[in-house]
Amino acid sequence: MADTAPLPRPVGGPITSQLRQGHRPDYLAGLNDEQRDAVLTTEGPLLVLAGAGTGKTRVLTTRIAHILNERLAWGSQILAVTFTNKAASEMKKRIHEQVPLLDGLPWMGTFHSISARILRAHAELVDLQSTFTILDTDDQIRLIKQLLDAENIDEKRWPARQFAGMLDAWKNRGLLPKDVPSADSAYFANGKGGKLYYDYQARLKALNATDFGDLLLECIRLFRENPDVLAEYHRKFKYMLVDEYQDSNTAQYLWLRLLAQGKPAPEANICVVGDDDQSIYGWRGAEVDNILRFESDFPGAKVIKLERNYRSTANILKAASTVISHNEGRLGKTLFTDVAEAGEPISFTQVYDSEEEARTIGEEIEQYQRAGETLNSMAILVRASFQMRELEERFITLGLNYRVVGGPRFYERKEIRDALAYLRLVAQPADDLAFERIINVPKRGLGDSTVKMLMEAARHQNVPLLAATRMMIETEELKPKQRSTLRSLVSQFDNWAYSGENLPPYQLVEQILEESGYMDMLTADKSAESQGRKENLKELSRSMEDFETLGGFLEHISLVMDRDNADASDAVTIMTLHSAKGLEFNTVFLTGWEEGTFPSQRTMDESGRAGLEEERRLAYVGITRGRKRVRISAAQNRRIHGLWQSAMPSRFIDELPPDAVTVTDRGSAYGGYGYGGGATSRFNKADPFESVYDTPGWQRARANQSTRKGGGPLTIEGELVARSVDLGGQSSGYALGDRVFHLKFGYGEVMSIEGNKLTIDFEKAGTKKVLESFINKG
DNA sequence: AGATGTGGTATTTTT
DNA sequence: TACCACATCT
Repeated sequence: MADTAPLPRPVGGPITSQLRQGHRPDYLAGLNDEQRDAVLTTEGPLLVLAGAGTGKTRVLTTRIAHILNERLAWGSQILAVTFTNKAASEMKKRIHEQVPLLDGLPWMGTFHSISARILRAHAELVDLQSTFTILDTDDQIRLIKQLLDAENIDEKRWPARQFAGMLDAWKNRGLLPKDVPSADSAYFANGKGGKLYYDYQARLKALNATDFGDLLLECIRLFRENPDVLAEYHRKFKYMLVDEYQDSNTAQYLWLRLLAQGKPAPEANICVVGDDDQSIYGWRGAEVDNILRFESDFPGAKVIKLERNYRSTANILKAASTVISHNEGRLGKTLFTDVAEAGEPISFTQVYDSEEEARTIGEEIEQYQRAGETLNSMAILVRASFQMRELEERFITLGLNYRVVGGPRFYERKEIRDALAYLRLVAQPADDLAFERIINVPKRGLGDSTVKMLMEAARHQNVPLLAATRMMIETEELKPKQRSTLRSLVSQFDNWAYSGENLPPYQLVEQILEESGYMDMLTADKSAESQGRKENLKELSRSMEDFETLGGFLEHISLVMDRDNADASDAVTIMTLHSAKGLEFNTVFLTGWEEGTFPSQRTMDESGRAGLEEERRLAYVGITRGRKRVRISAAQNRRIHGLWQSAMPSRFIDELPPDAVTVTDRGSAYGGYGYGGGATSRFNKADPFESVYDTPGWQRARANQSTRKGGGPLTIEGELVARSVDLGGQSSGYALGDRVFHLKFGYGEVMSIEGNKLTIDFEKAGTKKVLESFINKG
């Protein structure tokens, strides 16, 4: 292959001639010593530990540019792997800016997209056809449901979602069906877990499909079972780069190790970049250990730490560093900045409830806006998406322009998935999952019984559903009405298949949506969303204009679920901490810093100390998103799943350095929280609410708080103690018929009691279920 | 086959 | 509380 042809010697050109004369090429000019070292150390294993805002992406792209400019490799001999598509496209963009002329494009993409590319080239070696489809979670769940049904497993007791989660975890760990630990296998559906995995894989093969996990697993299997294929890639990839290495899971690690084995480990030209302090995907199978043990995996690896931060003020860096220093098992980096000014202190505000939190943030945003800052420069980062709604509602009231990042993704919307199912079926008549999805969308009078019949036929004939349908319409088994409906549907698909070969994809989708009656269905739908759905479908067609073939488009969307949100308007961003990684804003609001919400109770319950440390890394990520200003808030009361819950401020607040933080007073009505700071944490005080609160509401709240079991949650010597506001098994202090008072709902009468939850008939608010800790005797 | 009612369940998310 | 998935009814 062309890739292995001898490389030409560097032949002048402005950059290389500069090098030979001892000048630095332009692209090295703006780098600091460590960054330059990372760029120039091209040979041998290299671990770059890059703290937040230390120019990590710049190092990666410059490194690639350097390899190319020095003619150390052809473009196509470089493999650059990222975790997300966004990171991959960012890298591509920057490379093109730095190196306008490329001899073959480097392989830049996510683990999954690169795996898919490799698998398509050798599909037959792993029992697939090169046209295999990639199932997403939705398809996966439906497939599992069918399997559970076939096994007579009660889906209520053993939800398909749960099994999907187990599958995912197994695949993340690189486990094939035969490798699944018996304990894991035994756990699901009375020991059927392992068998289901086998069945599932068999179904995938029958559908000529893979799921996301398989892209990696099958690739690993391909390499292991076909050393000649692996050797081909060893020859091909001379330099490997991996971004966000701390996010890699075991399967990705195995994949990478196989590819890096072309040379003995101490000589492998593999460069991984990451930050153990920003590892926040442990719950999804990421193994921080991968980065922690890189040096032992690749003996002689050089380690370069990037600690000079170009993003945030000294106060922000100090806060971030102090918080993260509470974690153990770090590789140890400390961010610093050259900027002399400390900048604004971090602010911490305690508010009464989430509504006030939203109101406060809204006011502050408007204030900053009046002072000339753009909305684009501000972001609100939440721990979980349920926290977003109240913010949105407030901003709508204020007429404040906002944008939510994350939410339901474009390609996951129902109408888009329906349209894609049509397209998939045209491209891949064997795609049964797509067939099942659209057979009765729009409604055609083809219900369960008809579909069941078709499925039976397909199973007996051992053909895909669409093929079975072709057979069935020639028989008398179906009712005449269904038969004729199916006959015309099949002929429509024949038409579309023809169009597929003769029309550009974007026209094909328009034709399908018209002729299938999908558009008419939306037109007839009077609900508020239908107009938006139509627009989304138009947007889909528009996004297809860039693709020449249907196959190319489908490959793109199955791997790239991101949408390019090129929203030009000025708007505040609302998003989760997770999706904020890699971004930066002048002003960052961090909301919901309450025990239970952040750190999340569930994470701590499920993963204990490790979970808490991951939450703390999330705090670190959040704080380091801010360039100039970080504003943290905590609400005393928050409604979760319809129940009011009260909470203590997050322990992370206590971990902030007091001299870099100011506590903002929300005025006399609510008072400041009385931030103790340092050693004299409020958690050590007998009554954490001893400061002055003079409203009746606060007095009642305090009365409640101080009567709580154990006087409030505590941390005992490294051991996590549940901080639930739940009173647990403690018997209720109330009896049926008691007259009670609730802060929010006023007076009422106790109707029923279940543990610490009371159902109360309020005089004004009607019947509500509330937590005992929120009411007082009336 | 399709519409309406009910109960169970609620993070983080990329591929 | 609010949604979604299923079950029952028509």
